Amino acid sequence: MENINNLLHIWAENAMRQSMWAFLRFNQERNLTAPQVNSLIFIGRLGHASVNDLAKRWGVTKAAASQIADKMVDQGWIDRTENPRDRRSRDLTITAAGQKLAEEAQKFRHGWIDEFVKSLSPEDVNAITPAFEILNQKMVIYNDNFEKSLAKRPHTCSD
Amino acid sequence: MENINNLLHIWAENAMRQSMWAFLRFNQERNLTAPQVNSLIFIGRLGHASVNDLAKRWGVTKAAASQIADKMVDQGWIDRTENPRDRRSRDLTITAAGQKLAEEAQKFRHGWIDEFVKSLSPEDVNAITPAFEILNQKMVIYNDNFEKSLAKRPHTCSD
DNA sequence: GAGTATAGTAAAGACTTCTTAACTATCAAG
DNA sequence: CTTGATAGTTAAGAAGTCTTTACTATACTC
Repeated sequence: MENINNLLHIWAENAMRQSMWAFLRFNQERNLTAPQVNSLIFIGRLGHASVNDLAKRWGVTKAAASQIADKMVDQGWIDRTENPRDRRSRDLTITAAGQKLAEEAQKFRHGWIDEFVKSLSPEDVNAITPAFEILNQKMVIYNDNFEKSLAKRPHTCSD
Repeated sequence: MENINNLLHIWAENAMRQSMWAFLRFNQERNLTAPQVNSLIFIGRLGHASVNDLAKRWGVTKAAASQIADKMVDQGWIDRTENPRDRRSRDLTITAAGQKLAEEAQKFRHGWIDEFVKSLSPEDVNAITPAFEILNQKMVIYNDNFEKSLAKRPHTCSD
């Protein structure tokens, strides 16, 4: 029985190859860029975010984040409104069109899964399903902690 | 028992979020770009590739692929030699430095896995390990077929 | 209220990547 | 050997992202 770390690394490497390829292809076909799509999915997941949140998430300056937000507003994927609680801040929220695009992007990114599952036998599926029920449960927790630690972390950029 | 497709989509979404973040961070820290690192890993995996292979893989023109290769040669990650079997073609091979960088990139990309595994109980690990032994076996086959189909596929770019 | 920190924007410029178009060199087939 | 296809390069220019610098507006704190 092989080490679970190794197994997961191998799995992740192969899965990433598939998802990354699909991600690039999707962006290419729709004339999108990685920062735009990543930010859109980020905002969609959180519901709303500030320019500063974007900057922290991607490790860029606020100026860069502001410019990305510009593009996304121009294209109608997000709304930028004043935050009534702190009028220096902007509230970035996803539009219906943006939500649709984000969902399409994610579906496309992992479309290979549906193809891959076809190559599994019913016995394989039975053996694998419980494992992912456990994994996903733990993963959701892990991811939440990750997001929280990112949000708290001091901003390394000069601005 | 939930549908395996759903479970895998959820897993992939969360895993991708982690790996993508690490990927971007790694590139940022080393002053690398996504096309460069992706191409490097691609060449490292195949052992060698032509400019045309790169172009087909990323869906760009040969001119673009040639320019990416330029950068990588400049930085010492790949060698570009004439292919003796077809002297129009160039053989792109990874250097020792390039190999090292590619391995570091991949390790960094999936570094979250080692942290995540710590959050699993020994019982979890026992339940999960056999599933990934099956999955990886199938995944390697799936991936090989994917690469082959990409290599064969007619080039959609004008050049 | 004055001084300081924070949120965001704007402008200028560097850098990558991509495309198109024009070109060279080589191969393959009649 | 000529004709046409293929592999790759070069140059020019467009677009996106990023940084730095300078700025405005708002909030916090003493």
